[in-house]
Amino acid sequence: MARPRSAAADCAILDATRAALVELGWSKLTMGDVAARAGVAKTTLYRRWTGKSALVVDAVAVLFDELELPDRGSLHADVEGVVLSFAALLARPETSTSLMAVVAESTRDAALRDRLRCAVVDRQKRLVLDGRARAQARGELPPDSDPASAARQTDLVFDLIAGAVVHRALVSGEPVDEAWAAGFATLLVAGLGAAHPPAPPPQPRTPPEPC
Amino acid sequence: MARPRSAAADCAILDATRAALVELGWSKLTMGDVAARAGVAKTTLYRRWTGKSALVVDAVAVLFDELELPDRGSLHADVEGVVLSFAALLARPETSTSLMAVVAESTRDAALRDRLRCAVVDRQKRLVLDGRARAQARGELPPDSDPASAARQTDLVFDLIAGAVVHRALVSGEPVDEAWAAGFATLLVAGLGAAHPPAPPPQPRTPPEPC
DNA sequence: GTGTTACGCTACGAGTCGTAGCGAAACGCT
DNA sequence: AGCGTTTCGCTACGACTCGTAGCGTAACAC
Repeated sequence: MARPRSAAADCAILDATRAALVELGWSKLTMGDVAARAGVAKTTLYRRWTGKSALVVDAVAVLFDELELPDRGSLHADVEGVVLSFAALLARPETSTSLMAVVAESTRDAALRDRLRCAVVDRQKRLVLDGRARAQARGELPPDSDPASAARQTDLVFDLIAGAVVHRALVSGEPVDEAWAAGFATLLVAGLGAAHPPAPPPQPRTPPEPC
Repeated sequence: MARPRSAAADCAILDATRAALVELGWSKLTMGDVAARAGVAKTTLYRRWTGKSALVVDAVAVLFDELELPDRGSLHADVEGVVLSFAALLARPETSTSLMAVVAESTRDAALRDRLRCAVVDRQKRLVLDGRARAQARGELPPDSDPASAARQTDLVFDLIAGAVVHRALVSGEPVDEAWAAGFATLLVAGLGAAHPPAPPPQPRTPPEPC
């Protein structure tokens, strides 16, 4: 019933944030700088976001939506594909720097952690769900025995893939190339194939823990 | 041939850094605060470290040395053990926050990246090397075919374990408990057992790439 | 048109940064 | 003991960023 917030300004601010991240990195990025690049007042930024972390989460979240999982004909090939495209995404300076910095901040800020999870993490689990369903349709993986264990394994595979790629690229600092992706996929596919058929033997207690 | 730097001051500074990290976290940690806690002048800090990141790397590096790999009788149990002790280390507020923040900074600072690698990353590969040698002695894993592929697989396993645990704990934000560790170990051991015996089939090109 | 709201602008106190300059104290060496 | 060298504590400094407040103006819905 009055003037609405400018969607164009939102877009300009997020673009400016990404551009500033590429040039300056996380630590030298300032709110005033982003405001100047976007052609808005600094106060406008603080009217919409609580601080640098929240702004960067929104600016970077959309980049993760470009990840896709084309059907490459086998589970092994699908894993290779997602590893390489995730690595390509992490190779861009604005994603790697800001993702790690936001994760660091989120260890002390519950609101930021929730925002990060629903804007980035949970949305990418679809890739694992897709790949898993596809492999089951091909007969490469057995169908779900029960929903709880299916969810558990989906989470496990997600943390495995994303964690390993991030660690290789950003912590170990070595390239995620085709050779590495092939070795990783071989290991993962073999593990899934061998570990699944019998119900996982040594898992004594597992509270349902629905999300 | 003159006054040496006080080792006691070094120790007091690093202790103060860890204490400040616990209380304040990474973003609110200031050099002046650390200096005050340690009972030293701020200039002394800048005489020994270039900035906050370098200081925190040194302060946190020693915490990772507490990781050990007692022989639990099987590869599966050894993996479970290292996963849980690494998770316990990451549960401490000073490690999780600062590790991620330093990794974020290191994506833009080559000197910091080197420092991080040799102070933290490379020193922990010993755990994988130990566990691997032990499993080979037990006959759970085949002996090394050639040194290059052995090194490649060591790196892969290292990134897999460390990456998955970090991702689960800090990004997904879910607990690394015994059930998860058991599921992870089952998958990893199965993958290693199945993928290894025949030379990895779909690895077309693999430049030697010695480190 | 009119009312409501977002926006741009300026200014502000508080806090941090990293450095410079100084005198004093601590240590190795002879 | 005496000397030379280096570290250390202290103070002060300009530059910068932060996050907020206040105000007048412009844009939009009704």
